[in-house]
Amino acid sequence: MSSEVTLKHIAEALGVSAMTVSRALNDRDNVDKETKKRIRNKAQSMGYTPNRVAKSLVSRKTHTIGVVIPEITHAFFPEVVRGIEEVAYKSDYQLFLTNANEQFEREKEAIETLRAQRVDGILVSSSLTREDYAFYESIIEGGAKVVFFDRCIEDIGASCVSVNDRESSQKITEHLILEHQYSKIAHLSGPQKVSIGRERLQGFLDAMNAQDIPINEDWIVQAGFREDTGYEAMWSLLQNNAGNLPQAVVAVNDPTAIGAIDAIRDFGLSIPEDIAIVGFTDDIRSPLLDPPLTTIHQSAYEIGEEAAKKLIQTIEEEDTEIEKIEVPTTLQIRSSCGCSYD
Amino acid sequence: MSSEVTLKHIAEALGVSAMTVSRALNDRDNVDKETKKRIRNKAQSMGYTPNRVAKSLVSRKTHTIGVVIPEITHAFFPEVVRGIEEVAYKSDYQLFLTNANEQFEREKEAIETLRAQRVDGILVSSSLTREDYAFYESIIEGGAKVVFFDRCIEDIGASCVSVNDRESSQKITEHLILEHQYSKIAHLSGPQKVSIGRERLQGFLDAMNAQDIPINEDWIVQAGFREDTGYEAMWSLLQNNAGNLPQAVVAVNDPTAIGAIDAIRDFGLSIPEDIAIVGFTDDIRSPLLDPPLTTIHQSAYEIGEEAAKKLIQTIEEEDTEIEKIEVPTTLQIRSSCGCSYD
DNA sequence: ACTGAATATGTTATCGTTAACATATAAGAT
DNA sequence: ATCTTATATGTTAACGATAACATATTCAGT
Repeated sequence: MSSEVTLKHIAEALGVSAMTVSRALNDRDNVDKETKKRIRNKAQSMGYTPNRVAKSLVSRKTHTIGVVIPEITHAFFPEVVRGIEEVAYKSDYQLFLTNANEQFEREKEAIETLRAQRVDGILVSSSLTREDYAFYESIIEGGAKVVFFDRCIEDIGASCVSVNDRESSQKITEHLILEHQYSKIAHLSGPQKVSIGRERLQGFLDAMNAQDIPINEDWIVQAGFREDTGYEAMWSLLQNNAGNLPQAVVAVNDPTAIGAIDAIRDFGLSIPEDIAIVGFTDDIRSPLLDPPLTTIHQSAYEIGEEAAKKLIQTIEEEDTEIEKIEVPTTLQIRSSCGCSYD
Repeated sequence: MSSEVTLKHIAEALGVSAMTVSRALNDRDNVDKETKKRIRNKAQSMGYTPNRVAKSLVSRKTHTIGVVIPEITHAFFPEVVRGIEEVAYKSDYQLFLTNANEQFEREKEAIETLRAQRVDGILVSSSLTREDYAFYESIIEGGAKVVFFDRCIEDIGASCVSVNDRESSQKITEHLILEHQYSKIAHLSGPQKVSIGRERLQGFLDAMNAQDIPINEDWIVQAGFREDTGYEAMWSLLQNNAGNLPQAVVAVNDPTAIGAIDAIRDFGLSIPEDIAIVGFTDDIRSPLLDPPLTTIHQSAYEIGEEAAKKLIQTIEEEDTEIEKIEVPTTLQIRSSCGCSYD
């Protein structure tokens, strides 16, 4: 990519100094109107494009934001990215997108690279599953501007945008208890190192406790976030509890629920008659499933918007407060929970 | 983002020159082993991150690729991006992602910005209509490395990666004719300004002509690319041809087909008994539809991979050939065409 | 012991832009 | 006519890394 035309070239062509050209093109006022016009015309005709690399070297700002997502195929993250994109575009920031593919090693590398690129800030939805905050602690300590979204790492000095996972999880669990009188409820939980894994489990427990329902530890199984891990977790739950099956399952997210649905079917049971199930996320496929999946609808776009706004604020203003921003959810009732829906 | 530690800092801390530090960290061989070790340890302990901005200024390479997509919500593009990401990651390139939101003005701006960022190359799926080459011609003329994907602009000196739309469209139409003996076939076409709209219509016509089936102009209706436009187009087709309905419909893409299915149902007809329908794209929802949609499966991931490979090759090697790369499609038979499928 | 090569290090200039300071010219005030 | 002040422009250095060239030091070969 070689635009090649530099300030110097323009300066030489017009017999002025590079500085004057710089001033003219940046529309400073202490440049003669005539000269300014001449310079700008020349710049135009020579096809000048300012070199942001050089500019960044001087200003120590790149006007770029790094985005690290753990996954790009399922609809949620692209939608978040769209929200980020929109806000970034309006504030004239460019986006560096990196997909960590659910591997923390890649996430780390991505962030190293982004820092080497001197992005002004980073938006992360972490794939971290181990107890290893050290990496984030050190980069935040080192002055990096970071805002987490959806999958947050808390109490390490960074803001975070997500839905109120705990409350939403409680809400959907209570729907099962109060509307359908289920009391034997299982939970396919996410990794406990990831905030949404913990929060959603907590919400589930809150609902059970609030309704005085005893909790069966055997029915709380660690599933990942994906379809295949959901299938496996559900399958082992069914196997290990053959004599005492739950009436309903709360899955940590929709892909997990989708996998679980297959497992339940393969086990020879029907949904929601034998086992009801609910998810979380409202995946684009969820209304089309058989039966359509009852889930928590979260506005991915809005999460993206809020995260980008907060990050840009953190970049541009001194001493911005560290916040935990919650984007509201809605309960999306369909029929996998036992409700009728069309 | 301030890593702050520079070569100079390390140099001062150790009483050597910055150049020696640079050499040591880049693992050049003419540096004393002991010194190298000392320098590397120090760099590590001081938390040094090389500044790519400065590096780029010297090398005139940024090791970044700009990606411009017209849309990010539709599952297709995120999947393409994943393919690009994977190849870029392996070759150690970073991605600048921009979403033009189907607006050519934004696409242009995005590209200007990417060039100012001095990306090494750009991957574009254009929202541009055919009439307006000039912009791309001039930047390609100016030495920009560009590879188009999916929505291509041809014959302007850039490579292009896409699916063989025309042939694939013919293939799926012929499936309706040869396997199901339909002869009364309608086409919900895409906008004729967009290459895939034109190509797919052509493929449809090719199939009809090859099998000597007369074409009924009333059954060729312009639909957009979206669900809502698909619904409208199908609805008006049904209304306007109430006395003489087609037996089957070829839709320009899956969202259009999804809209059309609703329209057919709302009109009181059943699928595929009264009217069969096929799509193009293989949307993530298509196997879940009722009935599951027969369509053309295009490997978005592979399109991304090929495009990224070609671009990196164009960047790194002199005089790479300009190619039109076609990624094969497969006919994804389900039951909306009248086949049985489970 | 002396030359030539190899090894290890330092110095200077450069990439393109801009901040900070310096200078020249014109216009206004006394 | 001289001194300010404002306006317009130029010069230098810096951002951080590195290529190109320069200089020490060591060591083998004769």
